[in-house]
Amino acid sequence: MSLKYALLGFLTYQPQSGYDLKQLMDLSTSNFWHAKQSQIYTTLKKLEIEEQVISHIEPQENRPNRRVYEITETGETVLGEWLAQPLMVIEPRKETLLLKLFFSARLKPEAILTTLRLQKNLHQADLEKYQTTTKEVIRQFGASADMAADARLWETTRRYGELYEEMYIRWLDETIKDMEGWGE
Amino acid sequence: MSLKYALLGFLTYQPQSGYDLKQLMDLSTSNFWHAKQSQIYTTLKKLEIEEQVISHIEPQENRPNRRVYEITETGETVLGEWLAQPLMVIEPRKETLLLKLFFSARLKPEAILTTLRLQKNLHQADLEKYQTTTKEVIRQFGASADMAADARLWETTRRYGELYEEMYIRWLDETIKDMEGWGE
DNA sequence: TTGCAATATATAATAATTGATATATAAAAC
DNA sequence: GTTTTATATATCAATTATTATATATTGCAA
Repeated sequence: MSLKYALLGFLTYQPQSGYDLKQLMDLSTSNFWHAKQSQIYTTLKKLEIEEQVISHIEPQENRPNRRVYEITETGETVLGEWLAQPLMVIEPRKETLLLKLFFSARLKPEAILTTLRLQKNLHQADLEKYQTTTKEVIRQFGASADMAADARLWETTRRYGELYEEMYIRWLDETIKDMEGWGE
Repeated sequence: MSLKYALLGFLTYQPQSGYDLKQLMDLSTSNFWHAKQSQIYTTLKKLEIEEQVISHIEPQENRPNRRVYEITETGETVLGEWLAQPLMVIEPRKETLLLKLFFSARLKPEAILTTLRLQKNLHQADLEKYQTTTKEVIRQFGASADMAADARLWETTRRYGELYEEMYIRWLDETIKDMEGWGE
């Protein structure tokens, strides 16, 4: 849906292959946008048909050749229009954990608590990643002058990840505490 | 993906049509799980082929006939297995707003601020809904003894919505305040 | 010296989801 | 009184996304 804009966005920095784009997404936007390798490849193909990117083959030895994409002027326009258009809706979320919880009345509280405690560990690890690794990566990018404006925006998205994980852990703590009293 | 379990879950309460299920989802799980009418109908058909639900036609006057689905024993088993299985991963999120923000370095801060302020209004309305309407609906369901256990779990998912919106508004406030200083 | 994980590229098949469309009535708004 | 909105049902085409598979090399460990 918005993956095409993400790809166009990344290609404004420099021409890249599908493989490169996958690595870059995992490193930078995975907090709020992700895609599988296969989806990236098929979306790039579609973008080329729409003339928003063009590709050329870069021969490699001992590896499959790289198909490197770069953004066209049409692509820049399309991306610019998307960016300029204000977002007027809230994205609906999907949270499998909450769905499971919603229908878990038949389960023993202990079974639910096991999942919640496990989830807390996962979210704590994620929180730490945003506070250390991610923060440092953005700091380094922002050090070069031509990336400073971007890095400032990237930091706001990192901060979102941090606040989100803090919120999630708080909710888990509340729910665990609450549920521990349900046996009585 | 998990929609089939949501449908099975709702059908444990009582037999229902695709239309009923859509209404019920919008009212209860839309905070963390949603689906379009068309997806609900096609998923129900698939569930019937897999013999996890069975349907019969209820004739109506002046309206298309209702196709009412009920859960089978197979369906109950499948649902039970899914519920019992602890969730070991964190769901990747997708947030178009953050994606746009990430690539917005070329935009004027004022353009970004317009979107952020607009989003704040939307999230505030959502927050209020969780604190009033949703809370009241769950309270009423929980009043009947046989729904008390369910209502307790539903309340935890409502609370998630509340904390989520509070977090989102906080992040928006922080980001807006930060960005208002960028012009200088 | 075999076996497995990681690097690097990509396609095909399948599943999930959305968007557009269709029918028909009742009620409310203009 | 005519248009629009809401109720009530559902199908089909199109898009988006995931899973499985394919090729080929490098490097490390058993």
